[in-house]
Formats: sequence, C-alpha cells, structure tokens
Amino acid sequence: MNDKPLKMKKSDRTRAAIAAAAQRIFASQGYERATIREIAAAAGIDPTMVMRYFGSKDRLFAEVAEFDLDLPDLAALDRDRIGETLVAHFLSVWESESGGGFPILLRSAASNDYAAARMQQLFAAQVLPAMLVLGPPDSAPQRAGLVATQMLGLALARYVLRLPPVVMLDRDTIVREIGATLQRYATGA
Amino acid sequence: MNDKPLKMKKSDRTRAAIAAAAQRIFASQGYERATIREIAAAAGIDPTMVMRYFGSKDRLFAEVAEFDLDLPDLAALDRDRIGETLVAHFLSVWESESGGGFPILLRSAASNDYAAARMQQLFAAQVLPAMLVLGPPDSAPQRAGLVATQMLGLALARYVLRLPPVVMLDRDTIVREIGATLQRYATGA
DNA sequence: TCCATTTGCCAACATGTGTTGACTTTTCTC
DNA sequence: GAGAAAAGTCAACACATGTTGGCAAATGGA
Repeated sequence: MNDKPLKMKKSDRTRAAIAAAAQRIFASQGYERATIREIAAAAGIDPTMVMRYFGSKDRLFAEVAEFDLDLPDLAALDRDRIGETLVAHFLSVWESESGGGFPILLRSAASNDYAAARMQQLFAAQVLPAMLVLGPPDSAPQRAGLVATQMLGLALARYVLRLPPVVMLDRDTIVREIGATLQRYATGA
Repeated sequence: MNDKPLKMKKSDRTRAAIAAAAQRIFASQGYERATIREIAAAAGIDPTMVMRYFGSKDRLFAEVAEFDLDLPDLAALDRDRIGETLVAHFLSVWESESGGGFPILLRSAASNDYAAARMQQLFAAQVLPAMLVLGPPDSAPQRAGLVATQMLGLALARYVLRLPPVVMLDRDTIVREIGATLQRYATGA
C-alpha cells in the first residue's frame, strides 16, 4: 500500500479520455447544451465516471477550460511589428491543441457566468499588463479594451460563429489587416 | 363596455407584455438558460399563456429576436466619414429600444443554431451589400468579413460580456478609434 | 492464491424543462 | 341579461438533466 499515488495507468487514461471528450463537446455545444451523458458516451464510459473523476459538471468545465494566452514580452519586440506579432500569436494559440480552452470559454461566455468571469480576468491579467509596457499607464485600459474588441470579434466570427467571409480570410491577410488595427490600438498612435 | 378608448385589446396587451419580458430575459440569459416559466412570471401571467400566444419557445425567440440593421446608403455619404458613420449607426441601433434584437441574437448565437444562422444571414444580407458599393466587388467579402470581426467584437465585449475597460469607453472614443478601423476595412485603403 | 482497493456499471432519485388538456372566469355581441 | 367566444388558471405529463448509492468486475500487491 502506497501513500503516494504513483501511476494508476488505467484511471489516468479514462480521466484523459473524459477530458478530451469534454473539450470537444463543450467547444462545439457550449456549457448549457453539453450534457454529462453525451460527454460520457463520447469517452466510451458510464456517466457516473465523470462524476467520480471530476466531481461535477461545473468542475469538469473549469478544469477543461483552463488555459493561458502566454503573451510574449512586447517591450522586447520590434515596435513597428507589435500588432502583427500579437495577431499571429493569438492565431497560433487558438489553433493549437493546448489552446483549445479559448474557444471553449468563448463559446460559453455569453450565457455562462463562470466563463464570462474567467474571460474577464483573462484580459485583466494578461492583456492589460501587456499594454502597460507599450505606452502611458493612464491609457492602458483604453488600449487594452480596444484590443479586446478586435481580438474577441475575430475569434467569435472565425471560430465560433464561423461566418463564411471571415473563415475564408487567409492567415496572411488577417495578420496584415488586423495586425495594423492592433498596432494602432496598442500603441495609441 | 369601452372604458378606455386608447387602450388596445386585452389580448394585445398580454402579448406585448410577454414579448417585452421575453426580450429582457432572452437578452440577459440567452436562449438555453431562459425558461418559459421565468418569462411568464416576469410578464405576470401563467406559463401556458406563452404557449397559447406564441406556440413554442422557439417561435417566441424567433419573433423577439427579429430586427434590422437598417444601414444607411453609404455611397451617398462623405467618403472620409464612412467608418465613423458606421460605428455611430451601430451604437444607436444596439442601444435603441427596437434594436434590442441584436444583443438577444448575439447572446445566444454562440450556443444556439438558429441564432447563429440568423446572425450569418444578417451580415450576408446587409453588411455585404453595403460593402459592394464602396469598392471592387471581388474584395467585398473580405472587407465585409473584417468589418464583421470588429463590430461583433465591440458588441460582444461591451454589451454581452461587459468587459470593464470596454464598457468604460465613451462614445466619442469609440466612434473615433473604431471608426478609423472600419474606414480602413470598408474602403480597403 | 487471497483479498483489499480501484474501476466500472446499473437503477434510481430529485428536479426542472417544454408542453398539453380540462376547466373556470372574464369579455363582448346580440 | 343570456350565451358564445376569448382569456386565464390549474394540474399533470413526458422527458432530459445532474447527481447519488449500491453492487459487480477488474487489478495488483502480499
């Protein structure tokens, strides 16, 4: 009998399977429409297992929606390319495997209080500080707010609502056009 | 007996009361979390009445989420002020009584198929044509797409998520800053 | 092997949902 | 005022949800 939980292989695998299924379903249905039963079915196990492993639907969502914007240090960058760098970074994060938390959060943020609060503190903790190093502190909230509108809109239209003209935009166009906007918002030029 | 000449029929009044309550609740909770019972309670009537007057929750939502962007003819405007005019117009519509349909739609679009489809056809039928008169037809979808990201993002951040730094932006700043962005997106300059 | 622990499934509960039908009250026309 | 139609109420159904407890099966160390 070990006090230390070393590696219970089987349980870790099912736990991961549940998490993966939950990510997929939360991301495509949103918090309210996603059901424990559907997640369990997608993971190939019994709905009760979800409760045993994660405690509740709320806690499962919280765990699966966890992620980080992981912004680079903007002060160290070529000042003329801050906008483009920002957009490119966001695109990479949203499309990466580990960054799946953002679509999940965004899909539910409009109707779920926890997701909305999480989104809010995400910008407060990561975007606002990034703006502080780029210009006068007084204008940082305004610059962060403007940046937020453009980035949230891009993510919403492209990955959640999937508006055809936005989905069709190629990466270069997005980086150039929206990059120019972010450049202006972020530096206040 | 007609005691109050200017009052509408009783049935029209309750129908209007239900619609008003539904607008309020759909706008703040989203389609899934809003319940017929809650709407009925807010309207001060029995839940059954909602069914009698509107048939189903779906049809009530569809009716209440109906609205129009009602864009002005951009070709007739001062070409340098197209961006500002657009933003100012959107702000007016969203904050007007009759334009309440937009927040309703937006709040539900991320998790409700009907609302998402409605949003999609809204841009296809109103924003895209507006872009056609402002520049080359080939680039119209791209310009409309970019405009959509910025406008949806502003609406989402300010009216749905209520991100503090975006809520705090005063109207003039929004018109100036975001107007400049829309100007560039819409005219392709 | 044995047996305790882990892992899993089943049935069921409590609750909230949209929705329906039967019934009562109000309203309006003649 | 009588009677029909409209407006409103009540109880309940059928179903889906998150969640719980009991019990079987696998697992792994002694």
